[in-house]
Amino acid sequence: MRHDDLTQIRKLPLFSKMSDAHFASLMKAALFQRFPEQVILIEEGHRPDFLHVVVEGSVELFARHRGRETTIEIIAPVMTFILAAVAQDDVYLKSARTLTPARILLIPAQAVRDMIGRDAAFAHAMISELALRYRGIVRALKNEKLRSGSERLANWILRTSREQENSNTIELGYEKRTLASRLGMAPENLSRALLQLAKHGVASRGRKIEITNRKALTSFASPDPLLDS
Amino acid sequence: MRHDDLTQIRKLPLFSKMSDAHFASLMKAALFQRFPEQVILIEEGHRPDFLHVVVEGSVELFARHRGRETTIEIIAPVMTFILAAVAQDDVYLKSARTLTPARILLIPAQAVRDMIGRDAAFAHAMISELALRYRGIVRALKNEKLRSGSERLANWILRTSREQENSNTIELGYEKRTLASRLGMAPENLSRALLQLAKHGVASRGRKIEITNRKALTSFASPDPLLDS
DNA sequence: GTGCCAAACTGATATTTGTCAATTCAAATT
DNA sequence: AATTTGAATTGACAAATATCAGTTTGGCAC
Repeated sequence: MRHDDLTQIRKLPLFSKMSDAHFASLMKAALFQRFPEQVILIEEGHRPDFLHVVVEGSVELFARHRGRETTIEIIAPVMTFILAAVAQDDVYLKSARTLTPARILLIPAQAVRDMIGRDAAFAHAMISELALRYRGIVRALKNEKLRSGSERLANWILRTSREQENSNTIELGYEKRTLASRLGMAPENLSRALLQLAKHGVASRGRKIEITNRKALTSFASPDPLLDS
Repeated sequence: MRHDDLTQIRKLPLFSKMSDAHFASLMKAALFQRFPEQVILIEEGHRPDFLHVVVEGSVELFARHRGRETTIEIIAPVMTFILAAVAQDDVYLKSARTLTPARILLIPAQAVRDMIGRDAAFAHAMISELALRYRGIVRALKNEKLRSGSERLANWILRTSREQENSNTIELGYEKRTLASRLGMAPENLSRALLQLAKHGVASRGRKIEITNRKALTSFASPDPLLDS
């Protein structure tokens, strides 16, 4: 693990306020691992052993039920995941797999729970992080229930562009089918939705999606801070 | 406010572990109010003033977007709501209205946030509560993305029955349209879904829903602890 | 470059879900 | 008991989404 990685992890809201000694103790207990792409990191229904921190690469959180599968979210560096299961010491509700080769820090779940009792600043950061995540999922649920597939796609494009300094070109870091699942639609319908968005300022070639008319796209998408992050 | 109400609130996981003095201080700052039915308690986009605790009656949490409206959850006594917005001191993502006449305790948001720093047991209870709620919404999202409308209805019937000591008769405490919105479907489709479930051990007359063949219903519903609470 | 393979796209069709209109029903009031 | 009123239901239809099959495309190995 590089020194630079450690600095970035330390800067995460979850860890930034705790004492140096406590942070060092967590890191000492942690494992740092590399994984190839398409490796299952977590299986829903299992008990949590580690809090995961993606340092490099991307991770898909998904769930299965009766042969169907859906993507819940896609985790980009540097970010923790499955915090709630660790906090509650209860089974995972989501599975996780790497979408790309990834470097991941594994902090023993028990160490995290112990730290809640030892470091008040960490406990407060946990509250803040869980509340933030809760609100993220509420937005995702509203997005799912209140918008059509093409609307979700349009807003996803705008948000992703924003996350990349408002670049008009988005390079998809994974397969389109994964995006389709994330957006709650069949891969075929993602194709058609992209075709439909051509009328609203979006061009798509291969893994590149380009915003050609941001005003038109925004008008079609109706972004809303209460639905989009 | 009755003494009995106070006892019940004190027993909530969120408040049960904190010191008597701190609990008393929260309650002293709180207001207790009665509301008629169909009163808007909270509007999405506003800043949180109070943590709400439903003591009697039921409250619908819903959200709007571009003329559409959907129910997120229905809160029954005794339960808190909009905890995450209070914790983060950020705008509500949901609106709330009473479905029945209700008695509600209003705890000033600032007092709740202050208490996090003063009472470690309360801070820990907040972590636990937020993690639990987070997992609840993840289940709701999975339920929405992985099941059809009738499947959601079938599982809702089973879960509600379980919450009422496995009674085979469920008395709906609110309008069917509210249930339809909660289940993410049009009221007309709820009617049709109920008709369809007649083939799977469900009878429905007015506001009563009866399970006539639990085995058949369970087989159709495929309940799953990773999707249903 | 050529060939190969999986992913993506396209068209046809089925299924699910939503919408609109008309009717029935049920609860509440008089 | 009759009346009233809004909710619920039903039927017809429209729109959205899923599924299946066949075709094209883009990236990768050789």
